[in-house]
Amino acid sequence: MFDLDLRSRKPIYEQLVDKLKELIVNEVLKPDEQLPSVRTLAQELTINPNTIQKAYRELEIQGFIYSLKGKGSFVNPIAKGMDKEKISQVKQELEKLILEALYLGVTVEELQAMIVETDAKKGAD
Amino acid sequence: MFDLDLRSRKPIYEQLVDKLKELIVNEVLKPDEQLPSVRTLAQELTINPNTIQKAYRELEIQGFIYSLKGKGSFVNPIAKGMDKEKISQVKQELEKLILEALYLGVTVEELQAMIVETDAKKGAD
DNA sequence: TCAACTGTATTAAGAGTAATAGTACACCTA
DNA sequence: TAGGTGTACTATTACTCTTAATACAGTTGA
Repeated sequence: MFDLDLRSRKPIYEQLVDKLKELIVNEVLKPDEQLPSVRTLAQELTINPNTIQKAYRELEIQGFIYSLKGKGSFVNPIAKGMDKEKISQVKQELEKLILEALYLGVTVEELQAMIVETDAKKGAD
Repeated sequence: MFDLDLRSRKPIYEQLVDKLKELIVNEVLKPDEQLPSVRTLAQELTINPNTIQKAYRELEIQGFIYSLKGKGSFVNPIAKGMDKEKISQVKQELEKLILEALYLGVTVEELQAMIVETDAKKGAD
């Protein structure tokens, strides 16, 4: 479900944060839905509970989830509209990458075609 | 000239490698042109010569430059066509990012507009 | 010839961070 | 009350980047 890359330069907890954000924003995880517990998820992914907790804490700070001691962690219902900063961040990265591609000789048409194709692929979920 | 980000997750030497590749592929650095010496560039950028050397070694391994003991490091003339793997790598990253943007609700039209704008910006060098 | 420049190699130390391990505490619920 | 939850803390391991300090080998030009 999470396909983490343990060898990535991006830390595991950060990969988790991003994945969970995506699931929340796209409402795969519904508002107020309970997330797997720190220990459960750690066992499933065979990583340390502390790493999960670090991700959950980050998500709570950013307002995507809320945690109740003794109960669990849940999707913040307000999180749906929370992706604006993420969008601008992605756009920024995207612009850098587009620029790089253009410098490498990739044409505008080719890039635009990529978008259409990717969009089609997205629908095929 | 190199605008390095010392606080980036990407190591300095790797940033250097990428920058230099770009300069070489786009022939800002001409074939057989001599690169600044390890020590000179280190002084200019106020970083350690070893860091420069690491970048140069990597570039040599990848075939973008060649180094002659006692003489210097030079742009490999064959490096022009060397960017194919880089292109496919960039395309792959691009696709991931596009997909992410689409999931975040960015429209196809918006993305295509970005490309055109970025292309215009590129011309304004 | 030789000083001063090149690249190259090596070792050591410092620093930062991710991840794990282990433990402990507070809270909730059946 | 037992067993689940989140939370907090310390210590340790591991890895990597970066710097530092040398040292050596080759080239070049005065």
